[in-house]
Amino acid sequence: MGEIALTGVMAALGDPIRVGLVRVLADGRERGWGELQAPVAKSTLSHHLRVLRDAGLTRTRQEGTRCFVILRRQELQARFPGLLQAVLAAAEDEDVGHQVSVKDAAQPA
Amino acid sequence: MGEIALTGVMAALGDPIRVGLVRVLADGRERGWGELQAPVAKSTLSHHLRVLRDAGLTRTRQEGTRCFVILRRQELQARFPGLLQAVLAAAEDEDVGHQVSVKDAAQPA
DNA sequence: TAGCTTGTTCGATGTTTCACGAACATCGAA
DNA sequence: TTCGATGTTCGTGAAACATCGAACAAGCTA
Repeated sequence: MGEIALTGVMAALGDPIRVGLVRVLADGRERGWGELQAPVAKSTLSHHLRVLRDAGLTRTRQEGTRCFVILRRQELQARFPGLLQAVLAAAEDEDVGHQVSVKDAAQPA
Repeated sequence: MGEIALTGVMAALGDPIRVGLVRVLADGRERGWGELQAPVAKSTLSHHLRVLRDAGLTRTRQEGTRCFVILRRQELQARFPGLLQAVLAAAEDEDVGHQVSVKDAAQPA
């Protein structure tokens, strides 16, 4: 299940919203669906989150009626050394996915 | 014109054939269209080559009726440090784009 | 000039992706 | 049990994508 295919990952990262999602999750913290703020309908957000999960970029945990996502940093790093950093750096630089953010929730500053 | 956008690059690399093309070009050598061997019609190959060019991954040079492609390694490295290596390494590992190759042509060995 | 080679462009087609709203399933709370 | 919150799934439509074959344009070559 640790299947993470290159083209799948690349394709998943080919969409600004998903890159934004990855950026938001880049701090390694687990986030609840509800915290994720993106300019799309919830069904669409669900879709993007599913694409990320299917591509192996994230992992999902369900707790009661709520879901949580987390970036699979370690696995990613193991399989594609340096890729995540490169993507994140470039995304910062171009401000790709800036439209995605986290709702203030236990934001420690 | 040096515009190389992250999502464009990622999307371009989301197709096995194009990854194969990049692998073949990875040695930094310039190649003629005709040398490129891929299991698609020539119009399709033309299309993929255009996508790569538009994404900023390659550069094309025309000489008479013949065309040559070359990977923009340096620019890529400058804009996305480490990304190309990561992708190439993963592609080798998974053997993505193995269906693409170079016809023996002035192959010095 | 005629013909061959090389690559591009042009539909046509089928698949996939992105997006939305609506309906549905679940869980916890009142 | 009834309600509200949270996600998922479904049906749909528009746009993008991958492919192909055919037609076309441009250079060499005979």
